Amino acid sequence: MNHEEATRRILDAAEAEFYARGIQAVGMAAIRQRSGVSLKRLYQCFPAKEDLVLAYLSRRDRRWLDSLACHVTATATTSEEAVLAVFDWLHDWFTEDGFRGCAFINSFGELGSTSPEIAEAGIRHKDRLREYLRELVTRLGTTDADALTDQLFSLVEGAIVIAGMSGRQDIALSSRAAAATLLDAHLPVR
Amino acid sequence: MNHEEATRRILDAAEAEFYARGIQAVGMAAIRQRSGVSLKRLYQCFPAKEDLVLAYLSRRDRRWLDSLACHVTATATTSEEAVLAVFDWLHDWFTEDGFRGCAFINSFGELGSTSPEIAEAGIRHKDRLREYLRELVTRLGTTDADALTDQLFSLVEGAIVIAGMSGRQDIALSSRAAAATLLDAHLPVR
DNA sequence: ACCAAGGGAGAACGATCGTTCTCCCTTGCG
DNA sequence: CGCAAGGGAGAACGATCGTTCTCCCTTGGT
Repeated sequence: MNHEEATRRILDAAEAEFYARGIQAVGMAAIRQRSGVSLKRLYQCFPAKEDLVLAYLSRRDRRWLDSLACHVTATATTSEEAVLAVFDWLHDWFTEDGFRGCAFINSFGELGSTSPEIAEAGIRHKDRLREYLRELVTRLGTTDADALTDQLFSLVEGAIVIAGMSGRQDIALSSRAAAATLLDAHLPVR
Repeated sequence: MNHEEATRRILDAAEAEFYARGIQAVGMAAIRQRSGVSLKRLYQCFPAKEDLVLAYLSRRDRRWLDSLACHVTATATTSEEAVLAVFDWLHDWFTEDGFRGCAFINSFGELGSTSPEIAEAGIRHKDRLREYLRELVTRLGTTDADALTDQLFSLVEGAIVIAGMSGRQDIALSSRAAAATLLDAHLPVR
């Protein structure tokens, strides 16, 4: 097993364990066991646990946003549909097995006050999500793109939190309906 | 110092420390130091750390919702204003010194997967908040109160998360504007 | 066959933390 | 004044965990 594959297996194990049980609840021994990579190699790939956590968050950030963007471009034909497709994707996510809320919100709550770098990773993820929403809103051609972006952003984050804590998957549909209403209000002449 | 005052001082110290730094980052020694209550008395009042955490969350739940409800009844004269006043109160909260997001979301992210009772406390808090919103919506006299409630609930939670992570206090105003749009859509004939 | 290099398994170390225990002092009552 | 009860300060204990170290085995080159 070469360095690259060891890194991949460690990250896979870290993502599964950290996301399911929380970062502080998972010891390096658990990651060693699940990944099948020895402790020595583990520390060669990631000199400290925090490095592993940051790599886990970084990879998840990229994959999560890619998955969202892929779904939107694959299913939406108009710019309004693109915005609404975000909420359909959220609903799919909420119904996945093992869904436990947003990894970044959870990490932020757990370690944001202890580790500035983990806090930063969470903020960066949310910034990138907002930026993506902003892009979708721009295509609508409204005059107040920033205002609408923040309103949609708020609906998205709210749905994620509510689904994550209360398990209410249907909140994606309620938020989608709210988004549709906001779109109607911001695009009166269609 | 009697038992009652010791309990209050412990809870005050716990709330300040847990909210500011996270639960796992705060040791019992820090709470002892800040409260001025000896370790022995501390364990007489709360036999285990988890008991203290649950008491902290319970008191905060009550106070937080009371503060919100007080502000709403004190400032709103119509039922529409009452709904919008929720977001004004959020804005006040976001601008407070030491604001660090929702204590329940943070605790849930930190210990929700480890302690079912802490997870439950977070869920209960969010349920109570939704129930309060539902009450405000009911007074509007709309036909689809549950749908509107969930839409507002999503906006509220989203604002809390965004303000908590990114420090964007203005998100309360964006969410308020979104709420106003939703109210208009659900109450077309005024 | 021999040796050096590196990797695996897990023990060891040091720090932290929740919880309990020890020791001493105060205090209120006879 | 004597003493029992209780409380304060903090040491002690046991568990956990991140990180390092030790020991042994494999392996590839000569």
